[in-house]
Amino acid sequence: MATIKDVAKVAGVAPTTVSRVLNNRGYISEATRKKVYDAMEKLDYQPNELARSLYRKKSNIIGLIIPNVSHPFFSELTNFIEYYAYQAGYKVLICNSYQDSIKEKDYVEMLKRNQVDGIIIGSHTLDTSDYLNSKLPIVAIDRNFDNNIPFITSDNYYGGKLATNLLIEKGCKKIAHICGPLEINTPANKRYQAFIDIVTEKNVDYVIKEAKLDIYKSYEKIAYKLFEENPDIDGIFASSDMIAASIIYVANEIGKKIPTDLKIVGYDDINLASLIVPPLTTIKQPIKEMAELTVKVIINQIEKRNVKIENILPISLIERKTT
Amino acid sequence: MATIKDVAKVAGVAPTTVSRVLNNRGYISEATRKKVYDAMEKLDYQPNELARSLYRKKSNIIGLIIPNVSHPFFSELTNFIEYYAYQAGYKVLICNSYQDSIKEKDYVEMLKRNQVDGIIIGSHTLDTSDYLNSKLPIVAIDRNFDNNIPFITSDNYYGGKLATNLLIEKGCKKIAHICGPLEINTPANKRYQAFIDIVTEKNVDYVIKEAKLDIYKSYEKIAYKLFEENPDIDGIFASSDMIAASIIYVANEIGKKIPTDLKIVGYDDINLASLIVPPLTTIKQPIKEMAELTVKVIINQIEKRNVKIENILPISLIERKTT
DNA sequence: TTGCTACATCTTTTATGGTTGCCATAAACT
DNA sequence: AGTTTATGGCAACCATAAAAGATGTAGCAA
Repeated sequence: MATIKDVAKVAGVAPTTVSRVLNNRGYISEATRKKVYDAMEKLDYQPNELARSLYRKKSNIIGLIIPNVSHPFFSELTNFIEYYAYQAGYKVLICNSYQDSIKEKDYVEMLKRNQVDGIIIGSHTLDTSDYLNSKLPIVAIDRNFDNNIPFITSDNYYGGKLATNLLIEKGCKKIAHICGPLEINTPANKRYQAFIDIVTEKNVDYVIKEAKLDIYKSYEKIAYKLFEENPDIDGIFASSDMIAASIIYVANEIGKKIPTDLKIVGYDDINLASLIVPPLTTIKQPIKEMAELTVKVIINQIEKRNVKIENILPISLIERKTT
Repeated sequence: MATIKDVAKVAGVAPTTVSRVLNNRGYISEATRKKVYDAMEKLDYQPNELARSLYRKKSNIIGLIIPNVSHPFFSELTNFIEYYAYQAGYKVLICNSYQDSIKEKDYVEMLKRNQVDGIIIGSHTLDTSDYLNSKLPIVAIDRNFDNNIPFITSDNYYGGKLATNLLIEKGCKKIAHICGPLEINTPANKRYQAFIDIVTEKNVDYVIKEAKLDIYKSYEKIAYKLFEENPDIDGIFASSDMIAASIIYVANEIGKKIPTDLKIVGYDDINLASLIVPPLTTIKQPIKEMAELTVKVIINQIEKRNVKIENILPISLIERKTT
C-alpha cells in the first residue's frame, strides 16, 4: 500500500504538502494540488484511516450490539442504522449478543478497545453499571436505564392500548397477550401494562404468556400450549410480528380460522407483516425513524451536543386481515 | 483512556515491559507481571487496538458488502458470518450496497482506507477490474468472477433441477420460473438454466419472469402480472423464498388455492419459509455452512494459506405444504 | 579468583502512517 | 516595506510493537 511519503516522492513535494492537500489546510497552489492528486491516482493511494483515527482520537466507527441480526425487526433496524450512519460519515461494527450477558460484556469491551466513537445497544441483559464507568457515548434502543443514558423507543403504552382495544371492539371475549421477557424493565413492557389496564378496566377475560426473544420454534410451542390450555381464546395480542406469525401458523395447523375464530394483532410492522397470509393487523413501530433518531442522538453525543434522554416516537395501528 | 504509559508509570516499569506482558513475549518475572496486571486493573486499561492494528498492519476487521441486511437471506447470512468471524477473532463492518454500483465502489474504497483485512462481497454490480488491482483478500458469495477470486455458492443447478422436477412430478402442466437478475453472470443463474433444461427436455409449457432483488412490492407486481397474462399457470418455481411468499400472498388475494390450483417451490429456506401459511416447499441453501465456509476462506486468504477458488455446497429439497 | 558464556530481565530506540505546529524561505501581491 | 501566498523541513504526537542494547546474575572452566 502506498503511503503519504510515496505520494510526496512521486509528486515531488514534501509529505506535509500532501497532508495539506488531503486536509485542505494552509496555502496550496492549484498546480501543486494537481500534482498531488495525479500522484495519488497513479499510486492508487488511500489514506490510512487507522493512522488518522489514532491521531485524531476518533475512529468514526459506531458499535451496534443487538440480540440477533437475523431477527427481522433488528435486521430492518440495522439496515437503516447503517444507512444513516454512513450518510453521516460513520461506519458500523455489528455485534450479535444472542441476549447473552457475557457476550454482551465481551462486545462492549471489544468495542472500547477498538476505540469506537459510540455504542448503540439494542440488546438487553447488561447491568447498567457496566456502562456507567465509561465516558463513551451510548444510546439504548427500547431500554430505559436508570441513569442518564439516552434511549429511543416508541409509544409502547399507546400501542398496547390500541391493540387491546381493537380486539375488544371487534368482539373478542377472551384475549391472550404474549409479551416479551418481563424480567428486565424495558419500555416495551408498557405494552403489557396497557394490556392489563384495558382488560381490567373493561372486565375482559385474559391470559398472559411470556416469550423469550427467539425466532420461531419457541414461539410455536407457546402457541400450541396456549390453545391447548385455552381452547376458547378468540383474540391474541402478540408483542412482535414474529410471534404473531407463529401463532397464525399454529392456528392454521389446528384448524382455527382467522379472523373468524381468532383475531390477532401483532407488533412492529416488519416487512413480512403485509406479506403473510392473512396479512397481519399490527402496531407499526416507525423503524426507519427510530434508526434515524438513534444515529442522530449517538452522533450528537459524540460531537458533544446536548441530547434528550427520552426519545419516544409515535406508533400507529395498521389494520389488515387478522382482525 | 489509560495508555500503556500510564500503566507503566503506575507499575513502575517501562512501557515496553507492559507491552511484553500483554503480548507474552520475552522474559518477565512473576513479580513484574503481577505489578503490571495490578496497574492495568487499577486503571481499567484496555489496549488501543487502533495503535496495535497500525503497527501490526492488521486490523482484524472484515468488511461485508451485501445488497441489504433487511433481506432475510442476507440477514441470516450476516448473522452467521458475524458469529464465525467473532469466533476467529475478527470483527465485521457492515455495508449495504442497495445493489448500487457507485455505493459498492465507495464501500470498497472506504474499507481499504480503513485497512480491513479482507472483504466479503455478497453484492453484485461491481466490475471485476475494481478488485483486480488490489491485493486485498476477497471472497465472493454467489458470484463467479472470471479471475481468481474465490467464491462460495451452493449447487444451484441441482437446486433448479430438483425444484422443476418436483413441480412436474406433482402434475403441473404450465410452470413459471421467476428468476433473479440475469444480466450479471452469477452461479444463481444456473437455477434458471436448470429450469430451462428440464422443461425443454420434458416438453413442459413454461413462462419466465425476471425479478430484481427487492423485498416485496416489486415481487407482488410481477406476481399479479404473471397471473393476469397466464391464468392457466399451475406451478411456480421462485428463485427466492421472498418471491415465493409474495406469490402466495397474491395467489391468496386473487383466490387461487395452494397447493390444489397452484404449486410453489421457493429457494433459500430462510427462517420464514416454515412459518408462512401454507408452509413453503423450498430448496434449502445451507446458509450457516455457507457463512462458515466464507469466513474460513477469507481468513485462510488473510493468513496466506491456499484456498480453493470454487466452493460449492450441497442443497436439499424441503417439502412442505405448497406442492 | 578470574574470565567467559548464557540467560533472565528490563530499558532505549526506532518504527508504524498520518497530522499538526512552528519556523524558514521566497515569490507575488499591496 | 509589509502582507499574503506557497512550500519545505523538522519535531512532536497518537498508542503500541519489536529489535537492539544495557544490566545483572549464575554456572563453569581455566
